[in-house]
Amino acid sequence: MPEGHVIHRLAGQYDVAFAGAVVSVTSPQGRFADSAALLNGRHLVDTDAYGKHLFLNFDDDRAVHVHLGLYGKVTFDRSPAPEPVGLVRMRLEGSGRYADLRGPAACDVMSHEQVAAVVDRLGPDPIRTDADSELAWERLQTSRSSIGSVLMDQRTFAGVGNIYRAEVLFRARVNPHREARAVRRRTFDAMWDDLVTLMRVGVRDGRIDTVLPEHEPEAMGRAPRDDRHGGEVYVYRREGQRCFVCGSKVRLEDMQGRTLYWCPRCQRR
DNA sequence: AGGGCATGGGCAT
DNA sequence: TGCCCCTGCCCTG
Repeated sequence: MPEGHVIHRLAGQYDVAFAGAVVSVTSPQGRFADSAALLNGRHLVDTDAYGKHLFLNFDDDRAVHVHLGLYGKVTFDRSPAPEPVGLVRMRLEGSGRYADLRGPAACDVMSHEQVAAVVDRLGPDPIRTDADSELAWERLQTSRSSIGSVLMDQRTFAGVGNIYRAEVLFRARVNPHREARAVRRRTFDAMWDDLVTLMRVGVRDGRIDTVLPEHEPEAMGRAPRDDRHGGEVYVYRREGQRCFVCGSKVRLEDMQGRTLYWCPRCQRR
């Protein structure tokens, strides 16, 4: 489930497990072998998360930059680490624990200057306390795209993915096709505040929950769902099912190559 | 066994 | 706007 909340959670887990420790770094799969050899036995100082990018900061101006993409996963467990199962790109081990990274879109070593360049390309991240939402608002003003597209643009909202995009639009009752620059300030503020709340809850719980108490399964006489992404949501992957609020059928469509879910009645133009 | 699909994004065109 | 990459799971046959 790699939207921003997962990355921030991982940063915390890597930090708890390894910060301040000397760690062994290996690449059982081999694709990160040269870099692993470079870092092996060094000190992991701390970690950072910005949008969907994770940084493991080692001493001597070296950081591991990880982007999970669609499939990347990390598992943590106590040492001793067993023989790697599947394709493990990077294994860290130290302080009685190990962490295996599988399937990332990116895993490479960077200088802090290179890290800064990556971060510079990102918009404000609602999970970070140093985020400046004004920068996202300014981007909306100069955009020619729909609000549905802009919410997925990492230069505008870092860390927002397809689930938070769909859910925050639904909760604000905003039609995904509305021009981004036509969104009112009050509506933008409400969506930003909602992202801050929802994504931080996501970091805390390790899942995405967006449904208000009055619409929860128990309140509605429905059975709780157990979907692949873990949480309870209004529209994401609920195409063809009834909207919890108005009873209309949730719609699915392709928006610039990504699947968009929305309620045509609650989110009228 | 094999195809399609997924919470993402970089690159060529 | 497509095409491609990362991997695993679920569906079909």
